[in-house]
Amino acid sequence: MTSKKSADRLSLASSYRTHTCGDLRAEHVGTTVRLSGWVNARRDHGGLIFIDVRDRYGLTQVRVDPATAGDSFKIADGLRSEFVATFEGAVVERPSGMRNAALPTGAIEVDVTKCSIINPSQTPPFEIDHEPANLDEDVRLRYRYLDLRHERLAKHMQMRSDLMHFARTWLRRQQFIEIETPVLGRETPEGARDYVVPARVHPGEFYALAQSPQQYKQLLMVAGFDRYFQLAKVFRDEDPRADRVPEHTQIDLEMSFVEREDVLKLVEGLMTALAEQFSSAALVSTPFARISYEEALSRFGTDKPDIRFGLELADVTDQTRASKFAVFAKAESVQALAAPVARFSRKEFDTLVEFTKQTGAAGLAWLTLRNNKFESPIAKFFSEPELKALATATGAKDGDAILFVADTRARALDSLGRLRNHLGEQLKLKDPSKLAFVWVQDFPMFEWNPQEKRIEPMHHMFTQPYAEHVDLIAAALGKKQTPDAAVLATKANLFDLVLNGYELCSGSIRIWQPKLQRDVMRLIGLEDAEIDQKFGHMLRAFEYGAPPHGGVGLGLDRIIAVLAGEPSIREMIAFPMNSKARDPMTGAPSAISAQQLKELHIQVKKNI
RNA sequence: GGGGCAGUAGCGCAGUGGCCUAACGCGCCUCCCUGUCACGGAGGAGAUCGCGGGUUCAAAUCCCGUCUGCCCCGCCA
Repeated sequence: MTSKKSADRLSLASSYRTHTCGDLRAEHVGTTVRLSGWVNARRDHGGLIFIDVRDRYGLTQVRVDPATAGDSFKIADGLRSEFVATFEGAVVERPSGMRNAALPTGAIEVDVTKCSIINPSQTPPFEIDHEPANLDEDVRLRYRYLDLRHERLAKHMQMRSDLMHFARTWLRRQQFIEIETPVLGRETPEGARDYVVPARVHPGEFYALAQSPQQYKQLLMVAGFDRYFQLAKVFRDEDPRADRVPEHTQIDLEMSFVEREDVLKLVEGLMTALAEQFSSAALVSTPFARISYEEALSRFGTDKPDIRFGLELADVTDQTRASKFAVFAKAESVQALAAPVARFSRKEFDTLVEFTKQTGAAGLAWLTLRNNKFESPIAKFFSEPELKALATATGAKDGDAILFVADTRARALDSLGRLRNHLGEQLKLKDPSKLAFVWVQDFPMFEWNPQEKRIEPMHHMFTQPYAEHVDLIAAALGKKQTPDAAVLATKANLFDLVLNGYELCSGSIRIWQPKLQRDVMRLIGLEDAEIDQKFGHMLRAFEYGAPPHGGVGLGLDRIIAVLAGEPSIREMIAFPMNSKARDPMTGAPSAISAQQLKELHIQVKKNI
């Protein structure tokens, strides 16, 4: 340490290396250096060997010439892919014409005088120097420590680290305090299935892994930490998907003395900063677009719309009500969208029909418009003015096809919304150079669960209903659980942030009034005894001066994936589980010993 | 819980009743090569065709079962 300044950032030099594999430039020519790293590639020319040495920082070509390397030439001859080795020698300028512009270190090479093998390597199960296409994910996960050597994944890990650091710094600058909350908590009666952990010291009792820091962060508001955040691991025991894993990370935050606008502004600030810092794609609009839940459903058929492209839905129930086509005339709702696919073959339309059926709808009808002529298996059911009216309603232009789904309104919208997404993909309408943020708000407070025949909170039961709807809740108390239109009309002060069709963030203004909180719990069917037992701590806390508060949880893995343009969040996680919630590398989950089971007071029964 | 698809050499894949003694690319091994950087050239090794059973003169191929994985629906406040 030669100066105070250098103490801030210690050198990476050690007895193994004077420089990293990304350090050396033309200015180092003439110095003697030592590099250690992995053999990325070895090109043997018989009398001359080139080796690319790799570490996290880059790639440097070393040159092993028997004239300068002496006895070390033999050692270099025995090097193979992924051996860990040390090379010593002089940095020399490469002959003109032999420079590699693609490599930051490409102007120089190291003329090796001495090399040694630190640790040999088995032949890796897949190539490391370039990433093979279509590698089976299970193979990758089994050798994740090798997969992570691939440049793409290594970059993702760096980006993740940078983004987490950036978010922390940004939030701390806005006066947020980072507080950790327990991972081991109590089971939650609402929401996702809990991951359960037996409590050894309390026979027959269990912890649940946190699904969210929700309750703790609200209690932190009561405690007076008016701006809290945490990069929190959360756990949900539901079947995984490409964009869903059993454990993920949230940027969790909560604010006191705020209204919705304050929270939106804060999140917009953070997301804009992250997008500018970590993506080259352009924001479609600042401030972010905002639409209501109802508008999102009716225009896009989903509450997480990708607004980078059109193909908006139109309700044509009125236009088809009187038609001779019984399927349309009888349906509760007919939804349609116009897409530039009139040129599609019968087979291509059949594929769309098949796709639609898989979404749960009865079917898909289509109508092409070419040279001012309508063509379709169903065209005969409509008069010319009726056809024109359909074109007007859907905004269909020449060269478009109008696609119809007739069903219940909810199913027709959902089905056509998925088809819209599918077409957006197929027609390459999803511009990867755009970041289209949109806030979806005015969600219903409750929804009807037809399976369990009960009212459930749409988001969670701590969400504040709009003030003008509070009376609806009080009025519904004590009544039998029915799909009561009035209660279901209650709107919640809830907002989701959607980016390019992915829900990145969900938040709300919370209930801080103990009576209202208890009423909401009662309304969704919880008995007072259960409320006191499971949520007594929240209600009690609210009685000690709870400030008005609200916040959000942002899906960190998803944010990074979208900004990096990766479709699967597993690409952004160092050691993810596979799609069956297993880790093929460690074998988790696994059976435990009889001794462990005994300590935990647990008996495992097979084939229950 | 349900549906679809897949499993053939270390990796990616072809082969859908007999010309299969299982092809091809990458990787691997041996030899040659002093300016390569996806080095090149010559030669070579490597596969109980996921597993079990059945049909057949004959099975990678057909049937039944089973295991594993991927995608989707349900589920995911």
